[in-house]
Amino acid sequence: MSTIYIDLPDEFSFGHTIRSHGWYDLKPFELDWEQGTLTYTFVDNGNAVKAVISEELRGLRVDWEGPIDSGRLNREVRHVLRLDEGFEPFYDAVRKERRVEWVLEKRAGRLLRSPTVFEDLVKTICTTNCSWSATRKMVEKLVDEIGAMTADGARAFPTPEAMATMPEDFYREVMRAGYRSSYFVELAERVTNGELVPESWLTSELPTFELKKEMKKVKGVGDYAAENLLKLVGRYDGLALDSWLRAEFYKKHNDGKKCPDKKIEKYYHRFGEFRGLAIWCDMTESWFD
DNA sequence: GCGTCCAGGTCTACC
DNA sequence: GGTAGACCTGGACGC
Repeated sequence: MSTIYIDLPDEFSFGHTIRSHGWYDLKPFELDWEQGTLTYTFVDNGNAVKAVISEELRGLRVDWEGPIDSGRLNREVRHVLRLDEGFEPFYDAVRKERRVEWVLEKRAGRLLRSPTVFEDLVKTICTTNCSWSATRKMVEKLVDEIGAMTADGARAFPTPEAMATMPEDFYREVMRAGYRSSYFVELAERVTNGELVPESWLTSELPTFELKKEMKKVKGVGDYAAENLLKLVGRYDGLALDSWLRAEFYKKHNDGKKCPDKKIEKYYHRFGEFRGLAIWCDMTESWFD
């Protein structure tokens, strides 16, 4: 067993970050609600390594068994929990608008993400046009069938190369991805041959609307999926409205009645470049009661 | 048990 | 640029 400790920024809440959205519920993430720990199976040079992340007084503790460079593990944990992203500008906007102020007290706002944009991209496509239980099953099958395995049987998320070796039938018959199956075949091929580099979205200098257009060139990625991905790469100006978010807004701010998306957009408009994060925090406040 | 609806939408064809 | 219809799955619901 190996262990590293990672210093934490002042305005960080481990509990709120790991439960910030549904990713903790999708393999290879695993949340232990009682222990308050997050488990994830990383992959390095084809080796799967399961790590347990917990919070202690001296910082974030990461325990793992298996061959992975500790520097790499450190970087990936920092990325997953967004430890190097500054949230003061968001908190300033919250103070100014006097809405969603609970995030200040809780130090919330960080959205959990995967070590790679590729993984977030595949998972986001799995969230479209289906129930959450279907999303869970699709991701679970994908990971369990073709993800690299640790000595004790835990699975990592498959690499683009692993996904590119699988025929469309696998995605349709085993993963049960339905019409998304051909999208995954095409996506894995484009990434492995270098035509598409999702990781470059993290550091892209394109304006957000241009980057969104790039994301939408991926089959299966529409407005909702692109705006969700934009949030995960650190751009929060899209609301990523889906049926759940709309329903929550109607309940909380519109007496349970439906309203046009424009009304929702107007409500969060004053948060500027952080409006997507503002609506997400506003709608998930009750998760942390 | 069966049919219908719909869920954390998107694509394509057509206008 | 906007819209209609098709697309897969699986759980909830009514009968």
